[in-house]
Order: sequence, then structure tokens, then C-alpha cells
Amino acid sequence: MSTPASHSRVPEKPTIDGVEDRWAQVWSDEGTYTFDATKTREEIYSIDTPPPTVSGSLHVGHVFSYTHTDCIARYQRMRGLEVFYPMGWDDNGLPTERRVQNYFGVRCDPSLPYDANFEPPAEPGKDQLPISRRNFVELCERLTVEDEKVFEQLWRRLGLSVDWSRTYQTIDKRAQAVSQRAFLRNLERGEAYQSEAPTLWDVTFRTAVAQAELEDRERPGNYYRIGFPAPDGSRIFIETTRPELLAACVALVAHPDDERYRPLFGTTVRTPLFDVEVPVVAHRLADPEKGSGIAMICTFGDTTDVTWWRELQLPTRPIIGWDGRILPETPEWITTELGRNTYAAIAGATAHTSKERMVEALGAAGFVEGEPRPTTQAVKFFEKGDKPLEIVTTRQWYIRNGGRDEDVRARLVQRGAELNWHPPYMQARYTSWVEGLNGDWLISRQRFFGVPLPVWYRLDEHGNPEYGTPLIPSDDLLPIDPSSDVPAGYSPDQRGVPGGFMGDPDVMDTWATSSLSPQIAGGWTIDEDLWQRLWPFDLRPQAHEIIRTWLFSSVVRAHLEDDVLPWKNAAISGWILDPDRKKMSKSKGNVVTPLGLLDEHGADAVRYWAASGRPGTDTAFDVGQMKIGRRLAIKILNASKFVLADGVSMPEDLSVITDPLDQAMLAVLANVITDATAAFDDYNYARALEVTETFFWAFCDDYVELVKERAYGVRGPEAAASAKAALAVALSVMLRLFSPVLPFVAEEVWSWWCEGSIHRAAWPTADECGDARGDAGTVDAVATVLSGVRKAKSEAKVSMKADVSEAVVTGPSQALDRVRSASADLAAAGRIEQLRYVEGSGPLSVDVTLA
RNA sequence: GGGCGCAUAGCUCAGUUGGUUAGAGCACCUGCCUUACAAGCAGGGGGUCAGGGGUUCGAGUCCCUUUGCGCCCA
Repeated sequence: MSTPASHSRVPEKPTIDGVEDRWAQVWSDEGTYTFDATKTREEIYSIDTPPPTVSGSLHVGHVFSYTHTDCIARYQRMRGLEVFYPMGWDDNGLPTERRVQNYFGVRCDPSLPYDANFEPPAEPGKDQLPISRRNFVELCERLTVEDEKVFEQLWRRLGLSVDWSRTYQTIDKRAQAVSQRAFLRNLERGEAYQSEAPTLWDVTFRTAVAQAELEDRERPGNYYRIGFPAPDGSRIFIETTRPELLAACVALVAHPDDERYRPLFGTTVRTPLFDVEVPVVAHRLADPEKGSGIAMICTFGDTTDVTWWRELQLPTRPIIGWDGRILPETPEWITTELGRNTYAAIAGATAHTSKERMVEALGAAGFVEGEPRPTTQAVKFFEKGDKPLEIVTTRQWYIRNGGRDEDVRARLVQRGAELNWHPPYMQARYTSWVEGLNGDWLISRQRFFGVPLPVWYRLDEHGNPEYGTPLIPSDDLLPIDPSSDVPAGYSPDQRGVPGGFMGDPDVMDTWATSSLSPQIAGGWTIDEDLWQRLWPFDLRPQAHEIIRTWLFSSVVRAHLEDDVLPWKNAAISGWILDPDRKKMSKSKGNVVTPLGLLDEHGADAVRYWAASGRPGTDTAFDVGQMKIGRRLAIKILNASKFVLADGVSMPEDLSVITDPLDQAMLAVLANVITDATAAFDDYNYARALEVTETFFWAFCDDYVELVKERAYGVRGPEAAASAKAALAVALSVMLRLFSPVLPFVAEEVWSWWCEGSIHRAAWPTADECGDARGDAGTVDAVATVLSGVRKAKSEAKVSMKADVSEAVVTGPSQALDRVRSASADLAAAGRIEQLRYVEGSGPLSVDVTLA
């Protein structure tokens, strides 16, 4: 506990204007939140902070959820734990690439050479300027540094108790080294592997996409009813939404129990116009209710095609290239002249154009029956893309995450059960995601700004890469970039030549790096001393929509590397909704800028609003709540000024608190401390705030009014000393209870009469309210009578200062005793000449006779 | 289609293991310059706890069901 100052420094006219700049500066200068790395694991509370995407902009949702974490951090710090609370910036990946493209008007062309003197145009031009990969990456780095400064200013303004000397970027050298090292260790243990396999592919970004990045979107489409000629001259009609893939057809499929098609199983038909012979096969996934009940299987129209291809061991007939266009060369399986001519009409076309041409050609040749039937279908998209995904066969890197192994999956589900979820029901999202995985984690991306996959491949005498035996860098060289660094035993001039080597051209998925945020921030393999003091972490705070990505992938990495959970607790925050209960987002144009809010209402007020949102609950954006927060902060200043008048300070000894009402107030306060502490221990900052606030207002309205005259000394020095001591204890406790949510105003008042920062002071305990705690019910009983007196005055429309000649208090004897114990204070506060007590059976009531 | 959550005063929300007459703030109404605070204070009106059924001595709370909204997944 801080020592009381020798004299108080209460300002004449307290104001919350300017407190933010002043205290942010002091906290920074004095290192109030600087982490002490000499503490032991038991003395530390470590937080794995979500790194915000710097290429975006901060919005009220960030302010909301980061405030929650800060409240927890401040609470744990006051509980005496050394809080490890770094800040990270997520600048790795596609969002940054896109921002750099738009900001500078450039695009990356990896075939171009590096230009050391390159400067981007002052204004982005009409066409994007092609630049080399290294120039592009340099621009990414340049822009993110600027963005990070803006973010840090905002966070400081909001009062986050982050140790700003411990920031990290998910693309910085340390993050790259950690990310590459973790990958190589996965590789060494067989947890990372390459595979040539059908892959969901975004044709705009020309990159593979992982299951966690998918989303389904409803799209209008048309069913075309197309007849396949059967050997007996009849036609078999299928219904498809993708006639452009007819050239990629490898089979027709129907349900094994479907009587209509049973006779056809084992026979073959020919594809219309392409004239390719394909078998009719049976599979349980063919839905007899859908379309005509028989479907064509292509390479690959959707993920069901992939399943059929795999389980029925069908041939591969790809016609769509990585750019989303029909491959220019006529495939070798199309052999007839008709087929070749048909293919020539679609070669090089986009999927869209190809569809139009195929429908036209099929119609002209009489293979289409009836009109197209409109339908709505769920189509898979990359969450950041705007064209439907194609499925192409590519070589990619994967990390085993249980998607193809039931035992691993079961163990990861178990990990989720070991984690303390706040609120608990969020665990269900984790469990259902893990149980629904249908493949391993695809981590390679065909992008530019990311952590490179740290491997090279030998080239054989024909210049073909030997993927099976990648060349690995030695650990001390990490991070490396295989596109410029050279593997051991090779020289730079052997790059790309037969007998030489090539670097893996891909970068890692951003989650492959972000999943290691505790490792990056905590110094894994870089500062082992620090790491051992932090790991596993205490808290992962994050939003619910990235449970399947960030949270899950982090669990996977820690499970594989150390066979532990990465943290003990996960605190899941909700979203900010606009007043119409829609999610706030940039695309909807309903975003409020956080800086404007802080300017208008003040940081404590904005934090108050954020902290009012229950953990995990989506919360409406509500300026009204901020106004209440601001009023609360001002009220704290004013009430504190009253309490600290006449140089009040913390009593040496609680024995001076002799008045029953003072003792009763402290008894109530002790309960508040207990409740608020329990709430914080349960990560429920909102409830802790609520119980503190409720007490505070009752304290101001009733207790302060009751003891005011006594504290002024009207009833002698001992009676005054009791009130003043109780007021001081209560103020000290309340300021500390409020300080996690309202750090600025709490620190301001603390500075008037205490030494040191309140944010390093001890969290209050019920013990501080003394041994001689009174009867908690007394406060309520006296307040009830006082309220009755006020009501009488209010109804008579007279001032609260009006005199009362007589007040008759009626109620059960215990209640009367309680009121009697504070009769002098009650008479003074109500200006009551004569108080009388009448025992009765009903609830406590008062009859007032005005003078 | 499956899972999770939400529905309480005009608005935003509390309501703990089921337990007196369901609470707070905002807004509204009526008053009050009261030596901490008029950016304040006092008082007041306002709810069929989404609908229906069940368990129980007792249900806003537990169970079933219907409706509406949101999110995640297929």
C-alpha cells in the first residue's frame, strides 16, 4: 500500500480535462507498466495479446475488446502479479499487400529484378506499376511502420497498460525466425508435409486457400439439363450448374439404390460434343432428390467431386488453369475432331465465358433439354475474394491438425476441454470446428509479403526439382529467404540450373505465424530465460469469430511442439453492433472512428462503455453509456474532493472508527470488495464494475449525506474522526476498485493524497475494512428512512433543506434499532427536530411532519 | 440442414445455486441553487419477463415447444 502523502493536493476545481495526456506521459516516463523479467513463473501473469491488423484501421470493436483485456491486466497487476502484456502488430499477409497496392499504386511482379533506387510515385497512377518482389516487400515494411505509430498513439490514449518496449510484428525478423523454426521442427517430426492434391484455389489472388478461410455465399445459378448419349441410342439427362466443365467430365454418378439408374452402372456413355467415353458409377453421396438424380463428375467442380474422384479412383482431367481460364492446349483425352473443335471454342476463355459458349453449342447441337432452371446455390469463396473458388491440383505444404487423423482430432478436442473458457459456452465453437475438420491445415500461400517457407529443392540433371528431399537451412541462419539465400554447399550461380537448386517460392499462411504469437512475444528459442518465466501463458483474449483460426491453430502448434495448452484461460469478447443490431463494419459504412470518440467523451468514459459489455456478449454501440461513464468520472472527482477536504488521510488505526453507521458502511464495502474480486477472478470485469458503481452511488447519495455534518465536526472531534477515517478508507478502496476500468480518473485522485501509482497499489481486501465491521443492514435501514423524508419534502415541493418538526419511524424492532444507532446523523441529514420510533409489523416506514 | 447465443420498462442492459412486491441507467414527468458535484440533487410514472405447455409449495431463472433476431458451420 502506498504511504499517505503528508498533505493533500486537492485542486480547487477538479476537472477531467487533461488527465489523459498528463497520466499517459507519467506512466510512460516512470515505466509504470514495464515488465520485470526477473520474476518467477508463479509471480507472473502472461497475456498473449491479439495483434491487430495494421493494414486496416482501428474501429470501436478494437477499443471495446482491448479495453476488456486491459481491465483484466490491471486487476492482475494490482493482485501483485507481474503482468506480461506486450502488443503485437499483424502486418503479415494479404491485407498489407492490398493496402500497399492501393496506397502506392504498385503491384508485385516476381520476374522483375530488384531496383535499389526505386521510389514509388507521389500519387498512385491509373495503372499499377509493376515492381520486384523485394521492392514490394520494402514498401510493405515502410507503410506498416507508419500504420503502427498511429495505432500505438490510439492505444496509449485509451490507456492500455501495455509494456511498449515489448512490441512485435508478425513479419519482423524475430517472428520470421520463430515461424520458420517452428515449421522446420514440425517437418522434422513429420507433422509438416508436402502433397500434390486438389486444392481450393482463388483465381484472383492466385493462391491456395485453407478450410478456415472459406466462406459459403449464396449465388444465383442455372441448372442446365444435358443429355448424354447412351450406347443403346437413348439419352441420359443430367442437370448441372457448371456445363463449362463438361470437357473435364470423368464419370456420371447416381445413388446405388436408385432404381432408375441401377441398370446403367458399369456401362459407359459419351460426353456430348467432346465425345469422350465415361463410366456410369454408383456412390452414396449422389442425391436422388437433386436434379435428375444422376450427376456428372468433373475435375473438379466442387468438393464432392474431389471425394468421388478419391473414393472411386477416377482419372484426373483438369481444364482450368491457375488463372481461372480454360487451359489453352487441347487435352489428350479429347481425341475426335468434333471434340477438338468444341474445345478450341473455349480454350483460354474464363469460366464465365466458357459457360456461355458451351450452353450455346450444346443447345445448337440439341443436347440441352428445356429452359435453364434458376436456382440458388451455396458457393465456396475465399473470405477476402470476390470470385468463386476453383479446385486445382497443386503441390502444397500441410501441417497435421487432426483433419485426417481421428486420434489427433480427439486429443485436440480434449485440449479444448482443458482450457478455461470465458464464457464457458464458447468451447462449443471450438469443439464443433475441430470435429468438423476434413483435411489437414494447408499452410503454403502463393503470395509475396509473408514468411517464406524455409526450404530449397535440388534440381536434377533435367532441371526438375526433387521435392521429396528438401534442403534445410541450419538453425542459426534463420530467418532465411530461399529466393535470395543459398543452401549450404551451393553457390548463387547454381540457382535454377540443372544440378543446382531452387528456393520454395511460397510463403506461409498468416495463421502459420500468428499461431505462434506467444512464442514470438515470449522469446521462444531466442530468450529462453524469459520464455520459461511465461510459458504456458495465462490468458488469450480474442473475438469469437477467430476461434477456428487463431485460437485453434495456436492450440495445434503448442500441442505439437510442447504437448501443452498455450494458455490457461481464453476470454472471448463479443462484437459491437450498431443501434440496429447489425455488426459494425467498414463495408456497411456504419463505423465510428475511435479517436473521435475519445476526443468527445474521454478515455475513461469510452472504457466505461466497453467494460459494461458482458464477457462474450455482443454489445450495442451506445454513446449514452459513454456519457454515463463521463458523469461517473466527474462524480468521482467531486466526491473525492469532499472526502479529502480538510486534509483527510488514511487513518493509522481503524480503531478510531467508532460510530455504528461508519462501521456498517464498511461492512457493506467489505462485501463489495469480496464480490468485485470474485467477479474479476471470473474474468467478469462488467460485474465488478457494476457492484462497485452501485455502492459508489449509494455511498454518495446516502452515506455521505448522513455523515456530512458530523464530519464537519458538529458533534465533536471524536465523532468527526470516526467519519473522516471511514470516508478515507472507503475512498481508497473505491478508487482501487474503479481503477482497472477508469485508470485516468483513479490515478488523478490517487495522486492528490497518496504516493506512487494506484496501478501498482494493492488490490483491496475485505480486511481493510477493519475487524469491527458493523451491521451491514444498518446502512439500508437508515437510507430507507432518509429516503422517506426526502420523498415527503419532494411531494411537498419544498427544498431538501426544509425543516422537519417530527418524523415517526415505524417497523420491526431490529430495523428500529438499526435506525436508532444512527439517529443523530439521520436527524442532521433530514433536518429533523424530533425522531420517534414505533414498533410495528410492516416494513420500515416513516411519517413526516414538516415544520 | 446442424450447432451456439439472444428475446426483461420507450431505449441500452442487470437479474448469482429456482425463493418476499422483477431492478439500474438513459429518456420522460414533477420539483429543488443543497458550503463535493446544476455537467448536480430529490421524487415519480412506466413491464402479461417473446407466445404456448410442463416440473415445483414456488419459475424471468429449470425442461419441452413455437416465433423472431444474430453468429458459426454444412
